[in-house]
Amino acid sequence: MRIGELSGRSGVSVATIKYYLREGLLPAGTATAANQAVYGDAHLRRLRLIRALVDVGGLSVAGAREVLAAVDDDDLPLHELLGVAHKAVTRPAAPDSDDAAWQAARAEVEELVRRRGWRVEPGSPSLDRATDAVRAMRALGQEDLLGCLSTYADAAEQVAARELDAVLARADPARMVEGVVTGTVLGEALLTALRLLAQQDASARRAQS
Amino acid sequence: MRIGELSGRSGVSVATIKYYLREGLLPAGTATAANQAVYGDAHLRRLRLIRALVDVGGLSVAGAREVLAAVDDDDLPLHELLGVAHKAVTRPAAPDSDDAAWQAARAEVEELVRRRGWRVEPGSPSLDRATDAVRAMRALGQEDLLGCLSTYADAAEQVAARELDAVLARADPARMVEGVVTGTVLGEALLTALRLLAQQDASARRAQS
DNA sequence: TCGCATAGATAGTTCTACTATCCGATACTG
DNA sequence: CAGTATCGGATAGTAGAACTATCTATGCGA
Repeated sequence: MRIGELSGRSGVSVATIKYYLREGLLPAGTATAANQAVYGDAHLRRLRLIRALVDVGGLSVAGAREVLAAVDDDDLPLHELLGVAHKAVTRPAAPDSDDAAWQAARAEVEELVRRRGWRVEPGSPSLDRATDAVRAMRALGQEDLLGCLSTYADAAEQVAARELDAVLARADPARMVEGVVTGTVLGEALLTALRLLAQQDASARRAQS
Repeated sequence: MRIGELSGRSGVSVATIKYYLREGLLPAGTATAANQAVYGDAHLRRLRLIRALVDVGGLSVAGAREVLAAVDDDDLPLHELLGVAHKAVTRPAAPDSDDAAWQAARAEVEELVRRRGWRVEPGSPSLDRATDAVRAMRALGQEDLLGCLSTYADAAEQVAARELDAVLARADPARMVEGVVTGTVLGEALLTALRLLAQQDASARRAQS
């Protein structure tokens, strides 16, 4: 198929496909002439994956590129692929991530991790983002919300265990790789949407009674 | 205090404070002369809240403005404030949210909501975003990840119930309002960070054994 | 053969979140 | 009380992200 058909079948404009090609998110088609190339099903699937990561998962184009590069790297262990996916879904650091209040919040997060026995890389960006959130709650005088911390941790543990099981249940290693990425990115979108729905329900119940 | 001190104490540049004033995120100080105004503690707290929403919660400035307007509206019921906060943390719709596959995914989400007995507004954007995620998983051939759906729903339910309880436990209505907003926005940041940490742990355990 | 599609390059657009500059007025400093 | 710094308010400019449009040679299909 040529670029026009790829565009039609994926719903992505030709100009945008060219942009993704330039940016290295989509591999080039196989050239048949100086200004002709054909694309296959793999390109169509890749394009759908890109749109899912960007539109549903909220990844930046740069983040999606890194994830896709990791997916394409056959030598990369699953565990490291997970790290790449995590980095891509994680928002950049808050600007003031270094003062005393932040260090205190960081100690609190590390204590939680230690108590749970979670094996976590000390430099993980997720540790930093959790710290940002704890610090912000304290800075805003909302420390009582930290009473939810263990509920969050329980939920995170259950969800993560279930997700890992689902992905590792797959026979084909290539499908495991896809599963790690889609599970991380789309799973986050799904879980946060469901949390809001459940909040809506809880709020409706409390208001009524 | 004048704008320079407000800037120094909040860590936000004078230019940015002026920008927030223009954008209506921060109320004007009380003028003492044609070109002088003083700001109080409320301004400092508001500024910290803005930075938490934007930097930690990832809200856009426009989203933060809407949330803050809702916070300032004393007549707005808590339940509706929650809706405003939800809208602000929810990313815009995926561009192709309307085809047959999307309708099928939507039915699936509605079935889940029905089975759980969740009381949800039919037009809630969270329903749409959950649908986007389910649709994307199916479109990518990752339907087995939907096996995690009930785990997600369980987790969402537990977390939401705990959050609502924490907020409603407050005596002061004004603090409830703050709690709804910070709980929704910062809670999301915290939960997603913890999920990634738990995934890291689960992955480390599986790899080792 | 003629008109439309294509590859590749380059330039332009839109939006967001700031950042910088300017002006006239006011406040501190010695 | 002169001089300098800071202020509020207005306006304009900037940087980055994610496209989008245009251009120039080709090629391809009827």
